[in-house]
Amino acid sequence: MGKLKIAKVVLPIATSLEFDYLVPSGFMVRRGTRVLVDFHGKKRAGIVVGFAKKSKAQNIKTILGASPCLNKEHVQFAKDLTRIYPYTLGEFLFMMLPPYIRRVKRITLNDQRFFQPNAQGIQGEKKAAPQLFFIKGDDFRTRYESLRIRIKEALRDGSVLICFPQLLYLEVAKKIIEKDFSVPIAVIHSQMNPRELFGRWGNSRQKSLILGTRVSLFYYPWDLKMIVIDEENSPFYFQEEKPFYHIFDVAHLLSHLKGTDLFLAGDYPSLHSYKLIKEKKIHFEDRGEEKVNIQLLSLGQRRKRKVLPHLLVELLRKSIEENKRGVVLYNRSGFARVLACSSCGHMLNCTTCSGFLRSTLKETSGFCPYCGKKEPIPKICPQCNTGYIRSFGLGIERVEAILKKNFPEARIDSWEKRNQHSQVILATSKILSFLYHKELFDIGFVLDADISLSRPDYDATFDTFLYFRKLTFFFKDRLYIFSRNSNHYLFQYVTQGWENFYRRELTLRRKLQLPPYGCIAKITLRAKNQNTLFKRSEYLYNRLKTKRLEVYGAFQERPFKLRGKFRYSIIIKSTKRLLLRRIIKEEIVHLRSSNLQCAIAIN
DNA sequence: AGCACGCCGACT
DNA sequence: GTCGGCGTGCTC
Repeated sequence: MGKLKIAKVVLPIATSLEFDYLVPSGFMVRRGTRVLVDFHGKKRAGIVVGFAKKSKAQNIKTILGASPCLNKEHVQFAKDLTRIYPYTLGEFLFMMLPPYIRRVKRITLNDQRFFQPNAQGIQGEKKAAPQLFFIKGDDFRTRYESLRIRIKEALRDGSVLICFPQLLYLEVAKKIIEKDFSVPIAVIHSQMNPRELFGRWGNSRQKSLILGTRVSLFYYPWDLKMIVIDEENSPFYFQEEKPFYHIFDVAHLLSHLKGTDLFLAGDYPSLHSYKLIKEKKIHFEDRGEEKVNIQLLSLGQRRKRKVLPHLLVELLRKSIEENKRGVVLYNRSGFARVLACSSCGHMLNCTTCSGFLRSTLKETSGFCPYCGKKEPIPKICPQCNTGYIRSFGLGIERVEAILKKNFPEARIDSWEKRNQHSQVILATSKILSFLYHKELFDIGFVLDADISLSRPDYDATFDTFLYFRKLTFFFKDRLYIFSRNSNHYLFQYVTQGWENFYRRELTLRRKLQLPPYGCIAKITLRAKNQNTLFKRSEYLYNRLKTKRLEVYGAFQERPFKLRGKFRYSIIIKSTKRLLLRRIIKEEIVHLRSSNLQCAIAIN
């Protein structure tokens, strides 16, 4: 081995520059080693990403300390990520370190416990082409039945990583899995305290079964043999805030880098995955049962006086008489949608968002549905000083109150207060976070179908299909869907075999060149100052326009103001996903400014 | 990312 | 006249 004197070091900052530092003799420094350096007169932690014999920089400083933590494969993984996302090598490498050791002081340098050997494959040796699978099953238990043997096999000579979209699922899944394996199970997510996360990261550096949320992919151990993404269609797998990424891209890169198989699993595939299944790029295993117990109830035009459909009340009466357990679904929190002056019509606003305040029964203050902030409700209108403030519109609590009036004898509870004796339960769509709990009820009633369908978004129909189908897993007898919109094509398909709908949706999307065929990106800029925001949005729009892309915007986001910041979005459409990603990567650099932030979604 | 430097507007 | 916002450049 030739003696290399200079190490190329990256830091978690928005520059693609690699900084040169002298390696003192006696220091164990390789690619992926965490080093302590003097940067800009301050001690900072950096990661070594390469070596050089000489440097162009004039005043090279010396590495002050070194400790093992990542290997050269992690560096390669981060490099792969920088090719598709607008962040730097340093930023990605630091995502692979638990926050506890991202800072200088925390750990004694030269701790050998976290040494990651470079993966077995000898340079130049071809790794087996990784296989892609989709396991379709109604619940995690069913899917796990299919995965268990493969997990066991993979654990014989390495580690397995299973990702879940939500925190709530992790403990449920752990209970199902843990008795089957003797290796330590590490549960990893970003909500736990840094000390604990650091401990679990340290204990899962090899020969482990890791259960985690999307962040756990970045903490993969060197001997990783298998990756599983459960509930693959979940929107929680998108991260739009910096650093934005989609778990499928990250898992796909990692599986190719390591030559490990990637298993997607879920009750229904995403449209992207379905397209790949049809193209035979994903091995498909169907363990779904597909008994669809949905019934559409068509409502006529809105009657002035009735808030809840007469038919709902009748069906509930029957359900209560037969002592069945019913769930009424309406996806609007609180009691009333708006608080307004009965005299001048002025509506109470959140002080930091452009949304209207909602009220609750429990509290005298109102709350903002966007930021959650509580605000006092004045008795008299602050605008005209004469009218009283009253609540208008329907929230889930008002639905509950109305039903209680209709059925004074029945046990009616909110989702949070439900118990064994509840005959009618009121829930919002957050019921879907309980899919893994396998809690069963008899009958469901969906009141918010039209709200869900009317979202101005090309995904609205598909999302609503999934919403209905996922809801059916909660009900033994039937799911009733109320709609004034029963001519919508979704309702022809929602009771049929799932593939009919998927095929129809794919045909439509191919025609319109929408995802998964075309690619759509949305960049949302936000800033406190409306003027600078507008200027910058315009600037970005014009820059994108010159790239021969379909660019739309800038639109005001809803809500326009969120937590004190105004928001504009720009939508970009292109048939070439890679080109679009590259352009976004280039353009985001130009936006660099301390008073402007951006969120990105690419589909 | 920080931090310094340098440019313009709106104030005691 | 200067205080202070923010665009720009640099960090081995």
